[in-house]
Amino acid sequence: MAKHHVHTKTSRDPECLLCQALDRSRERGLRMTKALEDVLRILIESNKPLTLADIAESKNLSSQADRATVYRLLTKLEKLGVIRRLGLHDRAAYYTMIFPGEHNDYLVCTACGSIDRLHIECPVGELEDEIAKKSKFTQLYHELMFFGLCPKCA
Amino acid sequence: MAKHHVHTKTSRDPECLLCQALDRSRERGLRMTKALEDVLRILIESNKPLTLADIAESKNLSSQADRATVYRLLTKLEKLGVIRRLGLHDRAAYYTMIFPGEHNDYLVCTACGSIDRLHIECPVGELEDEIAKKSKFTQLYHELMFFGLCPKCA
DNA sequence: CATGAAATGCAAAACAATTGCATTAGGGTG
DNA sequence: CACCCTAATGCAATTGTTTTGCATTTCATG
Repeated sequence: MAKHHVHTKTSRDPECLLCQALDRSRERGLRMTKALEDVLRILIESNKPLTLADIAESKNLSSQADRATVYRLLTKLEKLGVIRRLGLHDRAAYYTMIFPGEHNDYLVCTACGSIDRLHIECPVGELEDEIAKKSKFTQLYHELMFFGLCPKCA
Repeated sequence: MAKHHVHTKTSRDPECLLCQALDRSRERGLRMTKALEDVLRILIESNKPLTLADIAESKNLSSQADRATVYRLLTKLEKLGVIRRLGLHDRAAYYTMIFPGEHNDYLVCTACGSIDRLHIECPVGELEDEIAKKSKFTQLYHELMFFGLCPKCA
């Protein structure tokens, strides 16, 4: 997704992840702004969860967006279910796209902080249903994180 | 563990979790101080992970320990592998005892922040071995967290 | 019980998240 | 296309924790 078609209200490629995300955002009441497009694009292009600082300082912001703006967008997008906020190992919150039907687990180095998405079959799905029933919790989801020392840091 | 025997260098009950934790701490070079005993006792008696603030402001501190002191103790204990720091859903870090041979998963309400330990058979153990091999990570462990809305907040 | 290292308390600094407010800019309407 | 209302934005200030510096106290050991 290096070079990319223009995203206006009327220009939509159903195959384009950014278009999908923009549509989902608009359906839920967000306006189509430059900053929104930037934030979504950055999250889509990233192969790992990003912090607020990562995004606000990204070179991929077409026009520099203020931290507060990015913060408010991330907050809204999370509430709307477009992105997810993860609590990892350090103090900062990490954000990642929710791609419909996709679930991700992560491998984090506790020394250098590197984050990798794991491409595994997550065995927690059934358990989740069971827990939902027992606990009466709704809107249940889970995070599975593996922590350890990566080869470089060992 | 309401009332409790005195914990000195020479008074040890092998059944007592606090004694065990103190021993583990001493073996790893920590001095036996009032604050250390307090922090360990509070963590042992808690049935859920606690924040720095929870501990520093706990009524169970025999003598008020400074935040910085508690912070440094928690940091050391984590490095020494006596306690574990969890990244949950809000900004603060949560700490919990590591009881040898025990593994815990958590159920967190994203609205009110309540945290419950889950007493389930965690299906991730085998997966962990597999990931350790593939990734070459060492000292691997995992956190499995379920998030959702509790019945009160739904 | 003297001594050196570790631990502590207090205050300040560092950091990331969050909010208030005045201004700007989508986007729906006439 | 001009207009209006409201959402979005930028900037600055606030909050809520975590983290560090330093002088003092306390532990553990010989």
